[in-house]
Amino acid sequence: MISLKQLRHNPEEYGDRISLKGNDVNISFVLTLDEKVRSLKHQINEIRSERNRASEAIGLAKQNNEDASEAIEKTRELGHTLKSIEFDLDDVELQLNEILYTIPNPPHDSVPKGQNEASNAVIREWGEKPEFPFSVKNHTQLGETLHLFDFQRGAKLSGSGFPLYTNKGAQLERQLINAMIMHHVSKFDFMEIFPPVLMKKESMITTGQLPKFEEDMYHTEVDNLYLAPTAEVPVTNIHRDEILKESDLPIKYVAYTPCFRREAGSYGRETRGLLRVHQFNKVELVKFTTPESSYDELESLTNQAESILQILGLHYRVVALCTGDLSFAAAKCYDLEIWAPGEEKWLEVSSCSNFETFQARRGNIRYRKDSDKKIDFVHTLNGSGLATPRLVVALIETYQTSSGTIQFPTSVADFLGIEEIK
RNA sequence: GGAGAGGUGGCCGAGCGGCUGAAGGCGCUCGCCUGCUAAGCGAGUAACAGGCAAACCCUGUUCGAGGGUUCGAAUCCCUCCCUCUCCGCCA
Repeated sequence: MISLKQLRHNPEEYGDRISLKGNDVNISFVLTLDEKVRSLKHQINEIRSERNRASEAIGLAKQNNEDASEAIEKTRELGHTLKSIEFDLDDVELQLNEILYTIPNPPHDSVPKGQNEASNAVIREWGEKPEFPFSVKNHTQLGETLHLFDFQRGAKLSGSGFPLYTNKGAQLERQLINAMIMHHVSKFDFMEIFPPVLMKKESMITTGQLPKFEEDMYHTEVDNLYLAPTAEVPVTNIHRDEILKESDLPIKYVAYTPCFRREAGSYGRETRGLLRVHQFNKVELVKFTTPESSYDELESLTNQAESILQILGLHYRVVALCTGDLSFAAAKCYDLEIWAPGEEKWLEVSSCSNFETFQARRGNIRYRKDSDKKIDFVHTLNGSGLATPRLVVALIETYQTSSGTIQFPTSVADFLGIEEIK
């Protein structure tokens, strides 16, 4: 949610910044509604004030056994007027909120400008593309001969896009999740969280999935709950409607959850094997910070996610998303992409974003400053650390051998607790 | 799923139609006092919206949520949500 107050005072600037995301927002209509809301509220305020004074007088008169019927009648009429204005206000406020919840977070100044992913900027690259003296297999071929996944049976259980991990594939998945969590807890002092994944509507609104992206979410009809598409949803909502202490910031959480995405409208794109699935596993990092420190925290968050890739020895690059490629709620975002030699593609395994106050406003997540005791919205950030499916793709493709087995170097084997898969 | 009890400030807890944004206590902040600490004494201690992108101040709203009754609701009525206890079921 953007700040109405700021919008009111810088409408042109705000409109320009929002349009960088490729969204057209009718700012003047929003301001008209805002003006209406404030004028109606003002009227209501005045009438209530009058009614309160009158009611007080009635109370006093009754105590003194005086006749107050005339005042009662007058006050009753005030009540009727009030009801009708309140009715109008509800209507206008609803309209205003409906629009406000669909306005994206404007990008930060440092974000490269552009309309689509072609304008994204590669910030840095780590490692090199591995060379193979034999013809490489891709992850589905490796998975088939080594019995790591069973996509046919996964589809039998749940439909396409629901991978069934088997044998060493299942073990690799589990070890990866555990190793990554332990890394973030012990090396970076993040607190481990194991949250529920069925979410109330309010929780989905906080982080920005609703109301705009309803069709991308799995929803349970009877209980009206949504399956979280990322641990960002439960973990960010931990502090919904709370006032945090500045001295407790930054708050740093790491959580593993399965993630559920309908991926509506993306059929046919990268759907092979593990590249794009409806259910996957992800270890997520979430931070609550002050506004002053959030961009430093974004850099360290990104570095922290990268540290896993360095341990795993995977060739990767850090990409700053351009304004047009940024997600709805983000003000700035770095994607981590790893090289998959069998697929011969860069695969996104992490998005590290600063949402500034956008989610905090929606979820009413605030902090009290040490200096002047004033209350303000926190900045929220999150980043994958990391999502497993594409990570597994790059891992097995990178460490495949000419005989079709997988051999991890010692450092990687130490981290995973698995030396080879054959 | 069935029966009962309950949801009031940061926390505990009183109030059950008007003088209650809310007694009392705990905690916290500031001051006084005091060899030090503790104790004691005094004062202060919600959020949000608008007036008004500021301070003081003023007005309004908020006692789980939403509706209703009433001139007036924390208090009465209805619906829903949540917590606890017991029973049933169950990994």
